[in-house]
This record gives sequence, structure tokens and C-alpha cells, in this order.
Amino acid sequence: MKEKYDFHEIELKRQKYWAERGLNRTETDTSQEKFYCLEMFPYPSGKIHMGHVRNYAIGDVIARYKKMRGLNVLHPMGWDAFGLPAENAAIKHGVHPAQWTHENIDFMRKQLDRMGLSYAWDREVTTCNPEYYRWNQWFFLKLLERGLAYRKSSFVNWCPSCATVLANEQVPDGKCWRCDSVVIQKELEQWFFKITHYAEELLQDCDKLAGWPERVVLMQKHWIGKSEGVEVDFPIEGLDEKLRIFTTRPDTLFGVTFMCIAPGHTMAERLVEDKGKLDIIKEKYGKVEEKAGLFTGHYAINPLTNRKIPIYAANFVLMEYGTGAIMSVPAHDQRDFDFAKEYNLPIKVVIVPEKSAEEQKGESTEEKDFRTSEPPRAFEDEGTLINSGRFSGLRSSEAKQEIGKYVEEKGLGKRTVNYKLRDWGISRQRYWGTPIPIIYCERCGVVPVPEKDLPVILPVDVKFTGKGGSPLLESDAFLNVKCPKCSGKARRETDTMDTFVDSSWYFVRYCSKKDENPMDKGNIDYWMPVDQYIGGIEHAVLHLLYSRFFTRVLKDLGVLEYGEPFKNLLTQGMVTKETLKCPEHGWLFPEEARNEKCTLCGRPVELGRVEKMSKSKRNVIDPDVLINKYGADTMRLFSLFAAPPERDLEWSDKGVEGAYRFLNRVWGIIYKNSDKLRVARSELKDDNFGDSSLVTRHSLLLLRKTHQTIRKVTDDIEKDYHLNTAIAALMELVNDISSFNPEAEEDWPALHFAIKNTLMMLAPFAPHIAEELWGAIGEKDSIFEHPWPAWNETLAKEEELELVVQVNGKLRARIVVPAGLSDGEAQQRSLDDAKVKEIINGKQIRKVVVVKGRLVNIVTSNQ
RNA sequence: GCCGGUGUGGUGGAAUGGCAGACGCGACGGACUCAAAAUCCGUUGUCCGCAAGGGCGUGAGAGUUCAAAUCUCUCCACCGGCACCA
Repeated sequence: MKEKYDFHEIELKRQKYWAERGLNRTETDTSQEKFYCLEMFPYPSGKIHMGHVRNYAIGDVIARYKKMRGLNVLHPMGWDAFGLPAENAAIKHGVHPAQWTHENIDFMRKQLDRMGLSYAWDREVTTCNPEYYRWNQWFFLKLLERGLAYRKSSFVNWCPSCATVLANEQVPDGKCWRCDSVVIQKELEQWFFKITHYAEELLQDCDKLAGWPERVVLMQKHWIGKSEGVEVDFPIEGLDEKLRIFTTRPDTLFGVTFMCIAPGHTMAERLVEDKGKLDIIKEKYGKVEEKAGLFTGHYAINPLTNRKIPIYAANFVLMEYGTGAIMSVPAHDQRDFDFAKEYNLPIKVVIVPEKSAEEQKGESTEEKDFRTSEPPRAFEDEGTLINSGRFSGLRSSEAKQEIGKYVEEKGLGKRTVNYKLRDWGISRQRYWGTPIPIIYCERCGVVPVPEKDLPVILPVDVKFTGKGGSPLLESDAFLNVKCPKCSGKARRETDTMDTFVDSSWYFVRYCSKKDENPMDKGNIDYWMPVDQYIGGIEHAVLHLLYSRFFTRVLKDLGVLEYGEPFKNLLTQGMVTKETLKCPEHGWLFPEEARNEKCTLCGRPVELGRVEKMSKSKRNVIDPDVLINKYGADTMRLFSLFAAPPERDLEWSDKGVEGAYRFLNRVWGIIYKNSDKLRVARSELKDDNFGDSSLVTRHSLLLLRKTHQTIRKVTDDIEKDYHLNTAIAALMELVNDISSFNPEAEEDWPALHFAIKNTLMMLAPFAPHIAEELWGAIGEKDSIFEHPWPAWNETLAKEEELELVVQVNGKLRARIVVPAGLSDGEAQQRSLDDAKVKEIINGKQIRKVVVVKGRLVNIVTSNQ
């Protein structure tokens, strides 16, 4: 054993050792209890960053811990390999996206291996490989068969100068990221997945997500955005047509004084004569700052009151939600109220706050014109109905039901449910993605590629100009195809799929090995669902919702038994760091500032806020640099210790050194005692410590601390993965071990026991050093083949306790008492304490509260 | 605007009704050294006090309780999500 902790040497040695022993391979084995531990796979952008390090360090601790607990653990890794950056690299540097991607993957896989992560690489998934994406295409065909995939016209961002489609993130401030031209909306036929088919189920089953952070579940619920209401038809005066609206407030139907329709509504085109004016409203569509409306020149009839009300086209009415038309109740909706004031429209109060209903009775039921008695603002709460015919006097909640019923009985409309969730547009006018398996035949129309012809392979020999749309449009070999139905002339769909499709089922792919059928039911039944999923909060909605959607489809296809993909979810916080800013040179790298001055110009450096690590802010730490300087174990340990997993982690160079120091201390203790520890090993069995007569007093204390630490570390990991406090407990134990001096011969077994258990508990966090020191104390097999230590409750128990004595809630004394003292005895001893006596001094004792093993609180009268 | 989260020493954080500040960082003092680094030992919330001891203290204010960082209410600050959703 070397004196110095040489992490370079031992980390490489141990990584090789694990690989040779096949420690990370996983087999389906129904006789064993399984644990599926998954971290969100990365986009192969080129290098691992600190966010990845944290994510994968957390996952690796869990995987290794569960393995030591005797579970059959699946811990796989792969690559979310399709996406825009690869295509950008192709345009910019002339390197093919496939080459760029695969080179990045090879580099990043090595980086992950250097971290000592226990991945089952024999199950690695790479989404840009045809063997993977053929199943995306299979999904597409299955969805199409079930009517859950369809085509419709939709808008995309279009740069007229580059003649290309842009993703939202490529349109900063409404301009093209490459040429700064103003981006316009262009209408294209695109494919959609009907996720709304599952809207209700996705919402209902949110309640099954007990292992998810509440806020993520809440975000999903909000995103689905269910609201119940009524659709009502308003006849248009003088025309044999009706305008259908949706409202969640049927209780305000008697207060409707005008109507608004979206400027893109078909009715708007027909009703408005002056198309120029309508175009102005259309231009303002979606502008939140301004409310603009245009009287259509037509009136509708409120079917409940038979009143005539004007119809407006208004920029704030959304075409995509509800029916694209609304009834306006200015008295009870602030937006309508503002609009009514702007356009001089009447305001009719039909709801009053519940308590004043009595007072309001008998008051004028006349319509209130805002010019004579203007309510200061809309009353949006629920209340009691007035001015509402036979419904007056009802409470809002009752009226909603009653009016809903009435509307249905009279055939005026129906009760409905609306969701904010929209169908998922999956078409991307991009090259580097999964080809959509569709053929357009001149004779047969839209024809799906037959399943036997999958995969539709993405052609490699294409040109990347960045102009004129997808390179697939230029590939004749790809584009021209015979119709599978009539063998006539046809062309392929050139759009590719959104990369979220790739990540919506990759966790299912891992369940089977590379050469096995990905839809193998035996494997999937055994491994699914994922027991612990770990990743960033930024995927709280889309990725997680799409994955839930896909697992439901798989369930309906009979592949999966259970519809929820992820049983437990841990969303780890961001990795942040202080930023530095020079008034002249902007963001600075840490090395560009010395003594709080900019090294470029000498000006004082502004200490910026602590922000998420990003290249642009120059506050990044390169994991490679850290590994070279301190080793993977130190990097892992610090990123787990500095904050609980779900909170943000502020990077601290000094903190990293603290973690490094800790590992060096552990090394040093074992180095110092290594000869003796090997001998001590043979002299005892681990559980021989029940007989305390064998050990000296200070050995006993060390043993107790060891058992307490096993309990604490195990509890902390089990209880929501409080890895930071688990590490703190290990540090405490190491502090005790380090100050323990074996005096008698019989002290050595105790020291050995403490060290052995420390190493086992350290193993999931800092696997290389733990494995190496495991060998150094004479153990033969891998530490990861050894079960997680168990504690002995009797030995962990203190025999004496310090009781806190309070008088009137204030700490006044501490007394040492034997454990298990009765409440009465504890009370008596507290009262007997000299200090306490002095304070009480004749005051009357009103009450004594005894909390077993913790404290005694004596409550006295005032005097 | 609506919803959610966070707020504790010089600092990252611990304690989720019962000793506020575990553990780490930093700082200070000491040992080792010709010296420094590394390492080791000790001290470290704050105020008053020579000390013994005492007062104060978890964003602010109120409340519940024998007892509140923790529960309830009001407010403030910061962060995140959604946002014309009828």
C-alpha cells in the first residue's frame, strides 16, 4: 500500500477491475427483486458538464447502494443523439451530423467511465441508430392505425431570407438567429400525435404519482388544464346561423352584453365587410399589451334573455381554445370590463357577493348602465345570482348546474370539458431526426410505409447548406419511391420527427439487450416501471408527459401492463457558481480576475450573482480538469455533499478541497494501521460484539458510533436520498476513528470493524478509493459484492443520556441520566438539580412536561 | 395576475413541534518547520461581563402551544412555472 493517495492510479485500476469482473452487467431474473435506476440520458453535445456530473453521481450512488442491498439493479445509459446542434455543426464546419454525433458519443462515454459510473453499457441506446429509430417509426404506424396520428395544417417559424424553418429557440426577438431577418409564420401540413385522447387519464393518474415531487405533478396538471363548462349557441340576428361559445361561468349567462370572436374565426371573415380593418385586428392577435376590437356589424341573440347583443372581432380571443368565440360579461370578467369601457358597451351585474344578497333583494333589477352607475371593476368571484330570471337567488355553484341543465334541455347547447393540452405536433423540417414513415402517392394519397419495410433509413449522402429547407428534399434516392399499394409514382415524407419522440420510450428499450426484441414482454414486465428516475426540473412537463403518453399507448397495445413509466422521480437542482463581471470586458473567467481586479484592464471586478453554470457567463467548471486535479471520487463526493440533491448546488473550489482532504484522511488512517488491520481481521467475526466484556470502554464507544452511523446513513439514503447528511455522518465517524488510539490488543478488532463499515458506506459515494482500501485491509472480493452493513439497535443505544431541563421553556440545566429512566424519575432528578432549585425558588409548579430521552420542561406560576 | 418554492452564523448547509447552527468551508490561535506549504490540535452565532453567568437570535409582524426555524395568518424579498385559456 502506498503512503500517498494516488487517485490517478487507483481509479484506472478499479475501473478496469470492475469491467473485468463484469460487475455492471445485468440479467433479467424473475427470481430476484429488481430495481430500475435511471438518469436522463444526455444530448451528445461534445463534453460532459457539471449538471451531468451531479445527475449521474446521484444516480450512481442509488444504483450502487441498491445493488449492495441485494437488489437486481438495472442502471443503463445512452444518447439522445438526434437534434439540431449536429445539423448546425454540419452547416458550420462541414462535418456530417452522424460523424459529429458519434465522435461526441465516444468522447463522452470515456468521460462517464472516468467518473466511475456503474453503467450496463451492453444495453447502451443511441437514438440516431436505425435499429433504434425504426421503433419510432413503428410507434408512428401504430398510432396511425389507431387514429392517434393525423395530419393537419399548422404554422411554423419561417425565415424568408434563409428559406428555412426555424425552431422557437432560433428566433430570438422574432428575428432569425443567423441572418437577423424578421421571421414570419408559414402554414404547412404537419403530423400530430393525439395526446389529447389521453388528457383525462393523464390528469386522473397524476394522483398515482406519489413518488414524484408535488410541484412537478402540479405543473403537469396545470399543463393539461382541465376546465368544465358549457357550450352555448347564440343565434345571429338576420342570418340562419349560430355562434357557439364556451364558458366556465354559465351562472353569468344573463349578464352577457356583447360577444367576441377570434379574428381568424370563419364567422369573422363572413360577418365583417371591411377586410382591411379585420386584418388590423389579425395583426394584433396574440399581443397581450393591447386589447383591440372591431364591431362586425352584426348582432346575436342571447338565447336565455332574447336580448340583442353586438358581435365584435377581438384580438384577445384565442382560436385554439374552446370554440374561438366567447360571450362577454363585463360585470364579472375584468378583461370584458376593460373592453366594455374602451368600446362604450353596457355592463350588467348578475352576481353579487353572497352575504349582501339579502340587501340586494328588492333593489332595482334594471340593467346598470356604466354611464349612470358604474361598478369600479369586475366582480369575478362566485356569489349569488340577481337579474337572472328564474335563476335569481341561486348561488353560483347551484346556478352553474341548473343553467347547464336548462341549456341542454332546451337544446341550446351542452355541458363540456375543455383542456389546455394540445395535440403534439411532431413534424420537423429537419434532416437529423427519424424519417416519418409516410409515402405520398399520386393515385392513393397518403400511404403508410408497411411495417415490413421499416426502418426508413435516413440517407447519409446529402448536402448541408442551411438554406432551402431540409436536405432530404434534395435527395432523389430518398425522395422518389414506388407506392407500396399501387407501385405507382410516389414520394416520401421529408419531415422528420421531433426528438422528444426518441426520449418518450428509451427507458423501455433498455429493458432488453441490444440483440433482443425491444418490445419483449418478459423483459418489460420484469423491469418496468423505472423505480427511480433522476433528472433536471426543466423536463417537468414535456418529456415526462410525452413519456406518460407513450407508456399508455404501449399499454393499449398490450406491451406494457402498467401505464406509468416512472414510479419515483428526483429532480435535481442546478449547479450554480458566482459570476465575475468587468465593466469593460463583461463576463470574466475566474482566472481573469486577481485581487478583485480585471487582469485585462485593471478595473475592479463586480462580483456578480450566483447563477446557473453557463459558457456565456463564463462561470463553468470543466469536469475533466477536476478529475485530473482531484480525481473522480472527490468530484463525486463534493457534488453530493454540498447540498441536498433537489436543491441548487453552489460550486465552491474550497469545498472541493474539503472533500479531497476527507478522502486523504481516510487513506491516511488505513495506511497508518494497515499491517495491524490485516491481522485484526482474522481475529473476529463481525457480529461478535454483542459481548461487551471483550472490549475496552473506548472501543465500546467507537463501536456504538459505528452502529449509529450505519443507522443514520441507511436512513438518510432511504429517506428521500439525503445524501449530503449521509456523507456528513460518515465524516463524523471518520473523525472519531481518526482520534481513536488503540491501547490494548483488544482495541484492534473494534478499529477494524469501524473502518470496514466506513468503507462499505463510503463505497456508493466514492467507489474507487473504497474498493482500493477494501483490498488494503485484506478483503478479497469486490466491496460491491458485499452486502450493505446492518446495525445492531442494542449496540447503537446510548447507555447515558443528557436531558435538557427547561424552566418555562428556557434552557436552564443539563443533567446526565441513565437511558430508559421513567418520566417520574426524570422529573424528580430535574427538580433536584441545584440550579433548577435556585431558579424555581418557591414559585409554584403548575405543570411538568417530560419528553422521553430529550427534555424536561417545568412550568411555574408567574411569581 | 395566478400557482409553487426558498429565506437560518462570515459562508455552503443541519435540525420539520422538544438542546438552533451537525458536517464542510473560511477565519483566528497553537504544534511541526530555518521558513513556507501540507498535516495535526484547539477556538469560532451575537451582545454584556475579568469571570461565573446572563441577554438576544432562524426575512418582518402577529397568533396557537408548557415548548415554534418547524404549525396558522398578514406582509416583504428572491427564484421557478403558467399567463388574454373565457
